[in-house]
Amino acid sequence: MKRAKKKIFADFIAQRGLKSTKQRDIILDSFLSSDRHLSIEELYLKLRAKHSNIGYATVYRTLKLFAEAGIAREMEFGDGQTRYEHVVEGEHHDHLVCTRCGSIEEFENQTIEDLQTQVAADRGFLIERHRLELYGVCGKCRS
Amino acid sequence: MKRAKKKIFADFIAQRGLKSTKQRDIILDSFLSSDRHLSIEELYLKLRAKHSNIGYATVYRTLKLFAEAGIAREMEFGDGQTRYEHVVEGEHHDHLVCTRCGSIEEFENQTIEDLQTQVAADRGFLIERHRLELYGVCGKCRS
DNA sequence: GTTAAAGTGAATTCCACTTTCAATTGGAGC
DNA sequence: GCTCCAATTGAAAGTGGAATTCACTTTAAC
Ligand SMILES: [Mn+2]
Ligand SMILES: [Mn+2]
Ligand SMILES: [Zn+2]
Ligand SMILES: [Zn+2]
Repeated sequence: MKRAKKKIFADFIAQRGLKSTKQRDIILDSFLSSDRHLSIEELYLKLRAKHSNIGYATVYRTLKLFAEAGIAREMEFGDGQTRYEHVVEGEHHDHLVCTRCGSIEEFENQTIEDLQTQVAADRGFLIERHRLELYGVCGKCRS
Repeated sequence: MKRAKKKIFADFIAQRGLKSTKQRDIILDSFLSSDRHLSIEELYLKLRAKHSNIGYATVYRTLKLFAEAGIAREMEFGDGQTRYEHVVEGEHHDHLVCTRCGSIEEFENQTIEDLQTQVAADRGFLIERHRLELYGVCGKCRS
């Protein structure tokens, strides 16, 4: 899986005439072995621990590249920080965000997805993407 | 309805020991007779046309007050601008956002709402609020 | 090895608010 | 009215995350 993502990014780099650099390798490796829903700043700080020579701008630009390559997706959960999550080929999910501890859970519900399409279709609206986030208190924080 | 909102705000102002000012009156009037989902900048520019003496900071602060008073709600649809929509007592709706013309339609679907509660409950998660936005092409832009 | 193009990162700029502060104003109490 | 003072205003400065600049470095194709 990490291998597959690396292959996708390598192909993307090649196909776009971009270059393979050690910074990109390091950032990709770190991203792939990190928690989901990481902010630029978080990944940057995580990298700084081992590689003091990687700049914020490079992390920023590289994450954008990951998104363009289709291995990452930009997200924003209302805290003013852009987050990047891992993309799993052909998989979609929405989020449950805990307003107490900040944890983010994922869920899938095909019935909801279908109803969205239905609602849109009734108005002649064609959905390209959507965003469904449930904010509240997670099980852990409730007990 | 405009009258009712004005009453709510007047009461809010009184109850909080704030003052009634002509700027607030003008801004409220303009907000109530404006399109839904207006950004601070948009309302500010609209006001400038007739009242060159109203500052951006005042519009900004007054909209925050409207939100606190419960007659407006803050929204953000991914364009980096905070928008304020009119609140209708006891009513909830979600949004269809056109990525071509920027228009914003509203919809309600109780089945989706119920399913959200269901999904959350299954994980011991208690929903406080949610956000459902469908992005795509509106009927007008498709034809 | 040469070289042109791409990449890097510290520093700077952008931008959408958000706060500060000196001057002004609303309105309660006389 | 008139006074007094807390609330309000708005120009300007500040904030923070994102985006860009620019003077080098690296890469990778000859
Ligand atoms: Mn996710
Ligand atoms: Mn709305
Ligand atoms: Zn929690
Ligand atoms: Zn449209």
